[in-house]
Amino acid sequence: MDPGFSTVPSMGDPRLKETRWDPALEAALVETWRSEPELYGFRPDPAKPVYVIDTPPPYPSGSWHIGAVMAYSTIDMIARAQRMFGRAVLFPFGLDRNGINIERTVEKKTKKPLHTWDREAFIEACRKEIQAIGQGMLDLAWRTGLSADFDHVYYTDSDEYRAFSQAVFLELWPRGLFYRGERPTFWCAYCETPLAEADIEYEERASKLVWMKFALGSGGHVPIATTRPELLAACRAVIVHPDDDRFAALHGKTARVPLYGHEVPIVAHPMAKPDFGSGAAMICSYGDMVDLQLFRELRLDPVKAIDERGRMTEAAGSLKGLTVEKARQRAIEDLESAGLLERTEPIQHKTPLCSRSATPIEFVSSDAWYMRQLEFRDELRRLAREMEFQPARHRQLLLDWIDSLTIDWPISRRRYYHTEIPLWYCKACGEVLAPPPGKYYRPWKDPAPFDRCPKCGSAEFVGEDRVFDTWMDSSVSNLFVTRYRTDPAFFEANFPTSLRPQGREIVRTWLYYSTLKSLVVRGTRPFRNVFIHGLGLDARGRAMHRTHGNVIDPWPLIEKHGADALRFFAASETNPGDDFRISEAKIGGAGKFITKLWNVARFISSFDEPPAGKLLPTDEWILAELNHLIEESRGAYGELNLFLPSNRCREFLWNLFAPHYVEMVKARGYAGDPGARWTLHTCLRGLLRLLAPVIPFSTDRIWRSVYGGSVHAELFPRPLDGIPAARREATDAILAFNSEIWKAKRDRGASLNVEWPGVAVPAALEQYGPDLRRMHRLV
RNA sequence: GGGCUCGUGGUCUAGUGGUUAUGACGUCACCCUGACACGGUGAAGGUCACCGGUUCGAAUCCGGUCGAGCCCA
Repeated sequence: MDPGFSTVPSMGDPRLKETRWDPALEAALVETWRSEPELYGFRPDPAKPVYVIDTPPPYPSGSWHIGAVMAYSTIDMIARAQRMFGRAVLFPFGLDRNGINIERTVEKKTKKPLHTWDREAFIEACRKEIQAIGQGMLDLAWRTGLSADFDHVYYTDSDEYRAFSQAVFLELWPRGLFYRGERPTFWCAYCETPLAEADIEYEERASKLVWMKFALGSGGHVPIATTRPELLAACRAVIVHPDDDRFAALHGKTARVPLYGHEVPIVAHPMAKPDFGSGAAMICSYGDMVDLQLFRELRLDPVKAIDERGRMTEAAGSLKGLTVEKARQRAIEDLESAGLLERTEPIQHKTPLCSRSATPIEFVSSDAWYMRQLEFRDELRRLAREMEFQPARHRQLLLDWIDSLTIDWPISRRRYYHTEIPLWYCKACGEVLAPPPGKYYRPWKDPAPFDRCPKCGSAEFVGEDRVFDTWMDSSVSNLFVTRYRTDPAFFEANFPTSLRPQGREIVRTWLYYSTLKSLVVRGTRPFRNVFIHGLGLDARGRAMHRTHGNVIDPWPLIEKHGADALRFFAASETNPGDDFRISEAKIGGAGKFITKLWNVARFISSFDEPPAGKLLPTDEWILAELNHLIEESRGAYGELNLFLPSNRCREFLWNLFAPHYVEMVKARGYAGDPGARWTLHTCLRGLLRLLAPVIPFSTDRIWRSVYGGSVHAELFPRPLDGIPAARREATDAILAFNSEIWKAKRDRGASLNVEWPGVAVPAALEQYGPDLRRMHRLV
C-alpha cells in the first residue's frame, strides 16, 4: 500500500447530514423558492433569447390526474432546461374554466338541467363552484416543483381572456370566415347543443338489428335491416348495391315504408353494403353520415323526425313525444303487431357519442354558426409539416385529422358558462352586426353597442344568445401568451410560439384548432416545436376512470416518495409520446436513485473543494466520461429529450462514477490530494446541473448545502477543455478489472477491503495502477 | 373493412446491419468494505411477437401473419 495515502484521514464532516433523501425536504424548498421570485420569473433581457411555452391550461376538477401531473412535470423539465441554456423562459400557467364540465357539475349537484335555470343565476353558480376547486390544483402544481409563472395565473373564464377570444373572432369577422346555416349537425340531446366532429367519440355498444318487410309495388316484399326503426317516418329511399344480383330487378321500382305507408324509390347505389343485413338499406333523413350524404346526393326532402331535446316530432306520428330510445322499442312492437317484423338480432354497433356526456349523438337540423375550415386543408397540411414534432411520428396524428374532416367547424353552442358570441341582430331587417374588437361582450344581457342599423336604420337590436365552442377559446391560447394585440413588439419577436406541449388525445382539438386559428390570423405555423406526450395508465395498462376505481391520487405518492421520484420516473422510465403505466414500485425505485445521488454528494461534501490540482490518469478518465455525458445530455435537452439525459446520468452515477471512480480515488481523497478532490467536486457539480431540470428538489438542496446559491440559477455545464477524449477507451478494461477482483474476493468469501496478494494490474491499465492497487489493496 | 403507430427477460426500457442484446425495478445468494443495507458484489431469467426474404451477417432493412392502441369508414 502506498504509505503516502495510509495516514490519518483528513476529512471534515459532510455538509449533508442525513444518510437518505427525505421527501419532506421538498416542502421546505417550495417555501424557499416562493421567497425567491427572481429564480423563475420571466425577465426579458436583450442578451437572452426568449422561449415561450404555450402550457395547456388544466381544467380544474376535484383531483388532478396523476398522469397529468407527470405530463406537467415533463413540461417543467423542458422549461428548466431552456433556462439552463441561458434563455428567458415564459412559462405561463392558466386554468381553463369554461365549458360543459363545470356546467355539468352544477347541474348534477342541483339536479336542475341548464335550460331550466335563469341564465344569470346559473353562471353565478358555476363561478362559485369553479373557484372552490382551483386552489387545490395550484397547491399541487407548486408541490410538484413546477417553475411556472404562478404570479400571473390566467383564467379562460376571466373577462380579459373572453374579451381576447372575442376580439380574435371579431378581427376575423370582416373576412367572411364565419357563416350561419341551417343544416344537419351532430347534436347532443342531453347537452341540447350542436357539436363539432372533434367532440364525437365512438364506442361499441350493444344494439338490435331489426329486420322489417317493405312491401313492393309489384307485390311481395323486400327485407330491410336497420338499427334505427324509429326513423321509418323519415325514410325517403331504399338503396341496393348496383352489382347485387339479388335486387337487380328492383332498380327504379318503389317500396312501401312499413307503419307509415308512403312509397319510396329503390335506388342502385354503391354505398349499399351487400354483406350488411339484407343488402338493402333504408335511407332516412339524418340517421347517420351515410344518410346525410345520400340526401344531398339524391336531393331528397329531409323530414325532421327528432327534435333538439331528443324527442320524436309530429312527423313520427304515434311516436311523437317519445325519446329516441323509447320510440325505438315502440316501433319494434308496432312492426310486430302489424306483422311487418321478420326478426331482431343483437349486434355490436359502433355508436357515436358526445364526448362530454356520453349520450348517443343524433343528426338534427339546426341553425348554427360555422367557421370555414375545409377550404384551408392544403395550408393546414403545410403548417403541420413546418412544425417540429417530438416525437416526429406524431405529426401524422394531425395530418390524419386534417384529412378526415368532412364539415366546417360548428362554433356555436347553446350553453351558458362559455364565452358569448359577440354579435347582435337588427330586429327590423335581421342584419348581423359585429361590434369592434376589444371589449368583453355579453349580447344576451348587455345593451347593443349600436345606435342605428347601418342597413335599414332601425334602432332595435337582439343580442345573440349562443356561446362559443370552448375550443374557440383554447385555440387562441398561444396568441394570448405571445401577447397578440396587447404587446405588438413582443408578439412580433416571439411568434410562432416556441413550444406547444400537449397530450396525444387532444391533437384533433387543441392542436388542430390552434393551427387553424394561427393560420387565419397570421398565415404561419403556430409553434416551432410541438411536444406530444402520452396518457398515464394504471399498473395494468388501463386508462384511469373513476368508474373503474383505478384512479391514483398524486398527493399521497408525492408525500411518500417525493416529487423528485415521481419526476425522475416520468423522465427516465416512460417512452416519450407513448402511453405509460404508473407503478408505485417504479416510483419507489426512482426514489432510490435520488438517495444514491444524495449519498454520493454527502461523501464528496466532506472534502473541501480545492482549486484545480494536478490530475492523475484516473481523474482524466472520469472527466473524459463526464465530458461525454455533458455533450450527450446538452444535445438531448436541446431536442426536448428528457429520457436520454436522465438515463445517461443515472448510468454515469450509478454504474461508473460511484462504484469505480469514487472507489479508485477514495484513498487519495482522504489524504487530501487536490486532483482527486477537485475532480470529485467537478463531477458532482456537473451531475447536479445536468439533473437539475428533472429532479429540481434534491439537486437544489444539495447545491445549496455544498456550494451555496441555487442550482437553478446555474447554466448547463460545458465539456472541460484539455481532457483527452481517448481516456474513455480505458473504460471497459477498468470495469472488467474491478469486476474480476471483486468476483475473486467474493468467491473466496473474503471481504472487499482485505489485502489481496498476487494479482498484477494488466499492462494496458498500468497508468491507472496506483489507484487500482490502493482500491483493491493489491499487494 | 381501410389508414397510422407500436410489439425486446415478470415489469419498464436501451440498442436502427457486425463479436457472448443495455440498464433499471422485482427475484435469489453472499457481504454492515471509513457516502449510502432505500447499500455492495454476484447469480438466475430473453427463440429481441410469429413466418419468410435481402445480406457474408438482422432485434435492427423488406414482405406477410398475429396481437395492442389510436384515427377513419
